[in-house]
Amino acid sequence: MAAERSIPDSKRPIIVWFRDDLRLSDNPALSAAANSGRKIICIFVHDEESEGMRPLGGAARWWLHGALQELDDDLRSRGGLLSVHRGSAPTVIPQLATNSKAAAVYWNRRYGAVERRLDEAVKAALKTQQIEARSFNGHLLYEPWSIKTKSGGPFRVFSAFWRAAHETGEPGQPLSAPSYLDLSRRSYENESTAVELADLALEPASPDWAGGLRSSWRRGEAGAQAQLDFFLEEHLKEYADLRDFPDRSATSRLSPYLRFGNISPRQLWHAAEAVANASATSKPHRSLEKFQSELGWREFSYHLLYHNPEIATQNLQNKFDVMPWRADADVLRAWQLGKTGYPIVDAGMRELWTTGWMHNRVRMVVASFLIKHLLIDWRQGEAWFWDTLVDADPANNAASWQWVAGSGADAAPYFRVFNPVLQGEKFDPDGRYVKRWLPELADVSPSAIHCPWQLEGKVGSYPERIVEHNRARQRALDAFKTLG
DNA sequence: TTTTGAGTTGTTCGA
DNA sequence: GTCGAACAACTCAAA
Repeated sequence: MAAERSIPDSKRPIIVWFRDDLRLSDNPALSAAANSGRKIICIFVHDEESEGMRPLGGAARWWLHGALQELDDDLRSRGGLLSVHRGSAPTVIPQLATNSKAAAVYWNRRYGAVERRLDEAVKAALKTQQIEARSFNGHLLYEPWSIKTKSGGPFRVFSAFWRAAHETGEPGQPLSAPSYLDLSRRSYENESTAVELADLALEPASPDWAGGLRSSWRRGEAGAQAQLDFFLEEHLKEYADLRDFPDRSATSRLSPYLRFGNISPRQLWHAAEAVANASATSKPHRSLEKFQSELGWREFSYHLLYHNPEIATQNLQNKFDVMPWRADADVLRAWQLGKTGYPIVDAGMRELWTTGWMHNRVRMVVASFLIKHLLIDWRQGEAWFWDTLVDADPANNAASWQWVAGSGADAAPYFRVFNPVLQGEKFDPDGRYVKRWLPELADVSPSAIHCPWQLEGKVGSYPERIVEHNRARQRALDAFKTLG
């Protein structure tokens, strides 16, 4: 106490604790700190120690490294730096706050159960030291608890949720990056928890499997803005019509930026609206609505996560607990490696492995294939995506896998079994997407590209089908029927 | 409390 | 080739 009072209160700094909000613009915690007129200490805590924390997957760790590096660069260009720490947040944060004589700690909220519990613990610890703790919403358009049914409960149907969300009003305008930041230069290297970013070993060393990721992505806030500008300029207009075709890059490709908060949903919402409203035709408005409803699905996933903390491991519909899943490591491995013998599935899995990302339409096809054709537990798919996706998100990933399995909210009906040949023919008609990822099929004609087993003889090294569609489909229907 | 309309993304079969 | 029905009822959300 005495130490804290030995300097004038107005000289005490504010700590901004960065988490899934690795950006300077539309960052409410940072803006509030800037408006306070106090010196700002920017920190990041890599916490894999706290009870229940799910370790990030490999691709997400790779993204995190780049995003932290970029944030540090941005802060240094404004005279500060990012102080990086390792340890349990409820230990690290209060200790750092005390040692730096901070008046307050600000952060933007997280919504997973473990994260919320940690943040509560940090808040409680700070309170006992009379240090202010304030949290903000920088991650979502609507707070998950603010959207309620007429009877006060959470929603379990998307369209009703999204209608109700709209009725609470338009999402708020994004904040500009603070024009002036009085940043601390201290790196707190004398703290036992302080580390260099490299010490976190977030990037792979040997083997270095991240080459494909590096050539696919520019991590961080500037990369996010560039990708947003490109998307709005080139693809928003046709988004509704072309987003389902994986060989057109007509999706936004903003998911990893959203995951780590290199950009915020408010920024996307309003930037898209501005571009659509500036356009003369009405076509963009259909696309605008479609794009905004995709942000709506992200909101809905967080709504589900908030109200169902175990969404990544527990069936939302518990009748699925008795589902007769098959445990077949070889078949799972074939799916993971893109060796199922179905080109659209294998192309997707190899795009994922190479770039850390997969087109949305293809995600549905490969997920349906794992769950229904192979009858493998959706959690196995969720875990693989968690490890390999740069956008692996605690809400979206789990909610989407449950949606495909049928065990989730507003889920796909049991009889919806994607036919990988039809899906390929419909959404990749000339096979350009498939050929990009499966060079062994380069010479196959468009008419056979999605069913190469019909060709005379074996096609190079391309594998045989691991299941036959009609048989697998019937097996899935029978299995799902047992759930009653 | 009961009723009613609705529910992201599909496939197959038979006319 | 195209079109509508069947696929199974169930749960949700609001009136």
